[in-house]
Amino acid sequence: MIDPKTTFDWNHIRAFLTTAEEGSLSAAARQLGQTQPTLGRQVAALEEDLGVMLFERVGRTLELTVAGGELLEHVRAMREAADRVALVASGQNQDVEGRVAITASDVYSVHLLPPILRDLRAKAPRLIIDVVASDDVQDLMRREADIAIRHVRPEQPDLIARLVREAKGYFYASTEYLDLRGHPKTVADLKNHDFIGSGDVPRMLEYLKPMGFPIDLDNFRTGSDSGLVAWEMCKQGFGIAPMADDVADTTPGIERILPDLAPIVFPIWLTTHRELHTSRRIRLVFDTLADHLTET
Amino acid sequence: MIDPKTTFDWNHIRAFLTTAEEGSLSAAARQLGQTQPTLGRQVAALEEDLGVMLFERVGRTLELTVAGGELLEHVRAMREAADRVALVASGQNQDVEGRVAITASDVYSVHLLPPILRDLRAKAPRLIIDVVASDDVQDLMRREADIAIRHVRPEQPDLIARLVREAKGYFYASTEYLDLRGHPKTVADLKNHDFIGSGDVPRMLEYLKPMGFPIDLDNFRTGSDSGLVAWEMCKQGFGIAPMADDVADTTPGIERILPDLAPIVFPIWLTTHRELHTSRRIRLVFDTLADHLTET
DNA sequence: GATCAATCATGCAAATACGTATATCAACAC
DNA sequence: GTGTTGATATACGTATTTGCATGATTGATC
Repeated sequence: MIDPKTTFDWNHIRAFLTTAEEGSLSAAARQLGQTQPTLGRQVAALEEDLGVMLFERVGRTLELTVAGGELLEHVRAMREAADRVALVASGQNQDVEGRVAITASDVYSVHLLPPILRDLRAKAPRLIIDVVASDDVQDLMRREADIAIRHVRPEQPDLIARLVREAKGYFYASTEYLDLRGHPKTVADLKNHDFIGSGDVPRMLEYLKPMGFPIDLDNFRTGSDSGLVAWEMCKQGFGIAPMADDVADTTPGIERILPDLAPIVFPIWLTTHRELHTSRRIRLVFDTLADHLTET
Repeated sequence: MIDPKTTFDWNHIRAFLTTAEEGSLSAAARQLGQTQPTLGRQVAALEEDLGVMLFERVGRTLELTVAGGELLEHVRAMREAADRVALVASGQNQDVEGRVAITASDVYSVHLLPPILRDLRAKAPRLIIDVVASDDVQDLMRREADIAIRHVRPEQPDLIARLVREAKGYFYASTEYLDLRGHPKTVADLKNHDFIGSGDVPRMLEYLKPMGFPIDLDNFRTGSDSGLVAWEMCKQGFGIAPMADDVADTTPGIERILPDLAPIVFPIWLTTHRELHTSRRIRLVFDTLADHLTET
């Protein structure tokens, strides 16, 4: 075999993939931290190498050709393999420096993480911690975070999870609000109160209904997808909101209502990739998080 | 997320892979058509990016670390995806120029292909044809050839195969040899003749035994893994060899022995990848081969 | 041992790829 | 129509990567 086996630049494949997925060279350039001319040249070079038109230049936009579409599936497989390489490489990395991304709900990010991060900074000064304030269970699988603090047990077999604690939630309102609208004495009193929603309100109602709460969607007159914003609204007297007790306890001007009511109990799971758990710096952060969250 | 998501150069992955598989930077450089310093720098850069030692520099040789070994499996998956990309890209390529690799046994490469190649050159002057003289059924799967001429039906579902012809084989010897050792009149006469082996001789004996051939391994006093070399030995009077009739017919100084014996019939299969069959240049070569081989 | 062959590492010049700046174009709003 | 926005393509200086030449080191062989 004489031939210089018709091959291509693997980086150009990545350029093609992100361009196809982002829809434009410019967007792909932003995504990859490169520039539009670079991406343009790389895609053009790939087309040259493969002898296949990948995009149709129509107007100001690029359209994937059918040939490009056929390739896309296999190119994605290549990226998935590359992601796995990055994953197990991170796991093999024994340095206690570099970046670790932790994801937690925004409320926990603000109320629970800071002292832990301070401890971590003392233990490993060269570690850089990213806090991803989000509640998406997929974050770990997409590798947008290395360690997740979640309230559901993750079911993927690739993940390892540790139940660090059972947390308790109660209903709270600001003193200002309660003075104005009255302190509820019984569950039935809640009927005419305002509630503040965040997250999946219908699911929460499903949970509360069997407990005799006389409230429905109409009681949720204010809300936010952000738990932090919802809590702030509660502080400012917009209504009653559920909250973890350890967060509420450190919030001034807030009172627990119906103190005799059984708490809403929910688990705190600490989760990471199985592969990553072999990494020393991931393990350090994981164990530190576990220690602090358990003892609280 | 602030971070420039810790990533790495995909080409460096390929450098690492070939280095690991070839066993040295120099060998990998030869394989990839690059130089040893380049490969060395690329692997070093990858180690830096991943934060993982991949090779142990021990003496004049590199040894894969355990971390490197862990990565290897995923890196291989990446290359397999890349190979698939190359495969379907070739299939999408509609140019009637570029390279097409044909594999056939060395005997067929010499005796059957030349006129076909002449025809192809006339039909598509810009086509470059590589002839891979080999009988390895795996060649197509390893992508060392695009089209294969084989005598067994390929069973992989990824391949498409066309039975172009049933060929006939007989036993031949040079006139010189027959004059010296005598012309056999019956199968029994073969007992004291010399045979020339090539390929899988035991398997051929298995096939001939039920037909009453009184020969065994001891009759094969000369042989070669190359059918072409074996045939040349036959021409030079070393003994009796089986051969396809169309090849033998064009070889001067060669006679068929026991002309009344039933021929050994074997199929000629033309095979290519399913993906490649959509390519115009592959199709052209495939169809031209089929035409010539059928009509012979 | 001394030689030889084959490896990896390093310094420097050349080739290549990249980013900045800019031109061009298409779609949309007013 | 005109202006604006967001896209791709091109020109050119710069930065990076590559290859060549060379040196250093190792392991095998005689």
